[in-house]
Amino acid sequence: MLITKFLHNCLNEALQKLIDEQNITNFNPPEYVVEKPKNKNHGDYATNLPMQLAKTFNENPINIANKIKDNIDENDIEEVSVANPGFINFKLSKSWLEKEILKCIGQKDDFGNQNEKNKKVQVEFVSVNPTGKLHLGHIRGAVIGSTISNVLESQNVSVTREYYVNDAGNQIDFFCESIIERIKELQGKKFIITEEMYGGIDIIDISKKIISKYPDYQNYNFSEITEDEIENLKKISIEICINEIMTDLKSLNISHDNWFYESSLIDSKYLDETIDILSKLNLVYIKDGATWIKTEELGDDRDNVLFKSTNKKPTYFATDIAYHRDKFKERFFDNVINVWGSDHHGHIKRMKLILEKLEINPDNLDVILNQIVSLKSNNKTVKFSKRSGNSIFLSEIVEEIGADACRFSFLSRSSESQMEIDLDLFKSKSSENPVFYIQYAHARLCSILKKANEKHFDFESKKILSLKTNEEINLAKKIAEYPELLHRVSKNYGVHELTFFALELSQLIQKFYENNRVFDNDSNNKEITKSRLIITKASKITLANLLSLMGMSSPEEM
RNA sequence: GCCCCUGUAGCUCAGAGGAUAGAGCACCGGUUUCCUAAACCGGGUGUCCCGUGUUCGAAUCACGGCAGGGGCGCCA
Repeated sequence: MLITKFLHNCLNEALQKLIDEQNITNFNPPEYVVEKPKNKNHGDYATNLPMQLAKTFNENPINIANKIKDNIDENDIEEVSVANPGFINFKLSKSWLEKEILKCIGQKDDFGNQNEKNKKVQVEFVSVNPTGKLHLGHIRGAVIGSTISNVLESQNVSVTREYYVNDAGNQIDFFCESIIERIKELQGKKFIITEEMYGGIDIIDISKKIISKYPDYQNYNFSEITEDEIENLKKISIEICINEIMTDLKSLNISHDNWFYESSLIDSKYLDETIDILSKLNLVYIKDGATWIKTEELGDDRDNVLFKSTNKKPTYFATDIAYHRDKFKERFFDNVINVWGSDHHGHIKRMKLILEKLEINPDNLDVILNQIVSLKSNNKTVKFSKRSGNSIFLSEIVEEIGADACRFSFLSRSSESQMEIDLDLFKSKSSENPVFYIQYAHARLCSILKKANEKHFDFESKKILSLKTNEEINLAKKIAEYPELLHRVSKNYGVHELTFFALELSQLIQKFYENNRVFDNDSNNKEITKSRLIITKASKITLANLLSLMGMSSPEEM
C-alpha cells in the first residue's frame, strides 16, 4: 500500500474513534493532506488534519492533534508527534522501511507498478501535420506524451499511443505543391516557392526520397499532371513524410501503436454520420454557402464552420469532432488524453461542449497543453515557422546532444511553463546535463553488483537487511517513495516530477556510494556487505525502472 | 477588446494553502594507497513582479495592476 494512503487510513480511523467518543453527529470530514514535510526534522510524513478540524471542533488544534495521536496505534509507525501550530508528524519505523526494500528486490522490473482496475486510455500525441520533418518545437509534446503513456502503463492502464495524421486539409495541398516545385528544382527546371508553400530544406530531402523510391518522377513532366496523378503524389509524399517522422520519433525512443488518418473519417462517411447527429440536434445551419455549428449557443465565443463554402470540404474542427466521437463511441476508451500545443487551447472548450451533446462525458477528455518552445539567439526570440523553413530539426538536436539528454531537458520543465531555448547554450551545456550524473549513479551501482557476482556473493537468497547509516536510511526512504511518485504522476500528469525524483535519488545513491563501502577487506563484515548489496540492488532496480519510464537508457558502464 | 499560460537566486527552473522557500548550472575552497573523481564535502543577504483583501497561516487563494508569451481563421 502507498505510504500516504496507509497514513490516511490510520488518521481516518483515529478520527472516527474521536468522533465516536465525543458523540459528534453530522460530521463532514475535512480535506487534509499527508505529505513529506520540507524540513526533515519534522519527520518522514506530516498532516495538517488537526488544523483543518479546529473550526468544526471549536478547539485548539494542538489539543485535537494530541487526541488523534492517542488514537493511533500502528506497528509500522515508530513515532507520532505533535508540533505547532497543529501538525501531526510521523516517523516510519526502520522495519517498515526494510520491508519495502525487500519488496523492491522481489518485484524487480515491476517495482513501482500498481494493480488498479484496468482502464482503457488513449494518449494522442505529436500528431504533427505530415508536411515536413519534426523540429525543435515538436520535441516537447512528443517527450511528454510518451512519458505519460509509460507511466500510465506502469499503473496497469491499458494505453493506446496514437498519432492523428491530418492528411485531409488544404495544408496538404500546399505541401504537395511544394514537393512538385522541389522535384522540378531537382530536375533542373524552373520552380517557384510561394509564401504559402513549405520552404524548408526538409522538403528538398523528402523530394529526393520520393524520386529515389519512385524513379518515374526523375523526368516527370509536371506541366501535364492530372488531378488523379496529383492525388497519387500526395499519397506518396505523405507516406514518405510519415516515414521520416517515425524515424525521428524512434530516435527519441518513441513509437505509436496506432496512426489514425483524418481522411479515413471522410472516406468511411463516419464524419457525415456524426454531423447528421448534430444536425438532428438542431445544431447545424447553412450560411453564406458554408455549413456552421451553433457553438455560441452552447457557450463558446462564436459559431464555427464545419464545411467550407469554397470547396465544401470539412474543417479541422469537423473531422476532429468525428475523431473524438470515434475514440469514445466506437473504440470505448474510458479516458482520452490529448497532448496539444498551447495554440490549441481555444479548441478545447468547443470540443468539450460538442462531446456533451454527443452524450460523451467531457471530463473523460483530458487535454495537456504544453506551452510553446521558442528559440533565443543573441538575446532575440526567434519564432519557428515550418513554412519559412526557420526551424532546427529534431534529428539535428538528437544527433548533437543525444536522445537521453534531449528527453531529460524537455521533460524537466512542467508543461505549462514556457521554454525559451538558447540553442548554443543548450548544446554546450549538454555535457553537464543532469542525465549523465543520474546514469553515472546507475553505472556505479552496476559496478558493485558486477563485483558481487564475480566474488559469487549470494546476498539475495538469505536477504539480510539492516539499515544503519544515514546514507542507507535516506536512500531507502527515497526508494520506498517511488511507487507513490508513479501513482501521483499518473493522476496529475506532472511528468517533470520524474526528473527531479531521478536526480534526488541519484544524489542519495552517490552519497551512499562514497560513504558506505560495500566491499570491505575485513572479512568479518560480510553481514554489512550483504545488507548493502541489497540496498545497492534495490537502488539499481528503482533507478533503472524510472529511467526506462522516462524513455532513457540505463548504462551499466560509463 | 475577450480568453489561456508565465513572472521565485547570476542563468535554467521546482515548490501551487502549512513549519526556516529549494534544485541544477555557473562561481570559490577542500577530498583519491580503497566497489568508476562523469564523484564527494563546504560555501546562498531572494522585493517569491507590484498592491489590496481572505485565512490561525499566502510564493501558493480572490480582486486590481504591471511585464512577457500564446489564442480569438471558411489554417491545422
